[in-house]
Amino acid sequence: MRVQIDHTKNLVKVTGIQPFQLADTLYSGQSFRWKEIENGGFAIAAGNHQVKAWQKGRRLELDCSPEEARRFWAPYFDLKADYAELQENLKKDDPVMADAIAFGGGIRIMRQDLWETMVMFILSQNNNIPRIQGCVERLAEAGGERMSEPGAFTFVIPEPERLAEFSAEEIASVRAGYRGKYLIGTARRVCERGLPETREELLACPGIGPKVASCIELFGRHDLAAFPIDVWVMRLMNRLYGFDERNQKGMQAFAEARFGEFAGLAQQYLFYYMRSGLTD
DNA sequence: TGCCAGGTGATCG
DNA sequence: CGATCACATGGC
Repeated sequence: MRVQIDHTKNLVKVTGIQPFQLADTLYSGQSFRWKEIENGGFAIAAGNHQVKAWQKGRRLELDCSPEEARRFWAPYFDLKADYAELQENLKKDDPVMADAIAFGGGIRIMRQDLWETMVMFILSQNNNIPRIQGCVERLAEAGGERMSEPGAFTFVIPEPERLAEFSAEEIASVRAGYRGKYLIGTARRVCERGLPETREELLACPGIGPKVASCIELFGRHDLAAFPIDVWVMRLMNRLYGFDERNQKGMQAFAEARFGEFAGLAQQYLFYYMRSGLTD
């Protein structure tokens, strides 16, 4: 089935996208720039783009032009990829994964901007999702450019050049706690050396350790092999696959051996399934 | 009040 | 290396 984009009135209707669940994709913690709006919809911001989106059954409705839907949002939600086929391979001989996909098989890995992903996941460490979202919005308000089109979001996440020059007052207004100095330190490093191109360069940024680096690889460069291990994944690997909770090396090796180049997609299904509480 | 939140960095042995 | 602890902020 091919992705099809039709235009009626002020709405773009995207069909041929299954399996896709907008809500599960957003709730799965890949991006922190979205909010719930009327009629079960979502407002979503990415770079200097924003859209309102509703899912009606197997159809996705967007309040943007067909050009914007085709050029930006369909690729952003990775709608072209055949997730059904990926899922068949992941589920093979793995009943745990089959359950996770039965629960959250509509999740797709969004194609997010590298710099914005770095910022969001530096903020994510030892933090909770509502507060991460609040920090991202305050950061945009403190130093971001105005969005070129008005909407639910007014400001873009600041570029590294701007963030590198944040005053003490500006970074304090973000209320990011000790993560504020990581943001500025990473921005300065990016200004001097360019965006990180390897895992090593990611890990050299202040505030980016193994877990955040993996999230950035997975969500910010769409490297589906990256397998972030956080407290939920450790809990899951312990309960569902029998690993010792501290044996991260073993978990990494297991994920690579079993899920290979799509380990990160497997991680998202497992993470979302575990977070749902269904596994208790 | 005290604990927890999609961890990291510094500092031990 | 592997374990331990501080780190800002806010919600429950």
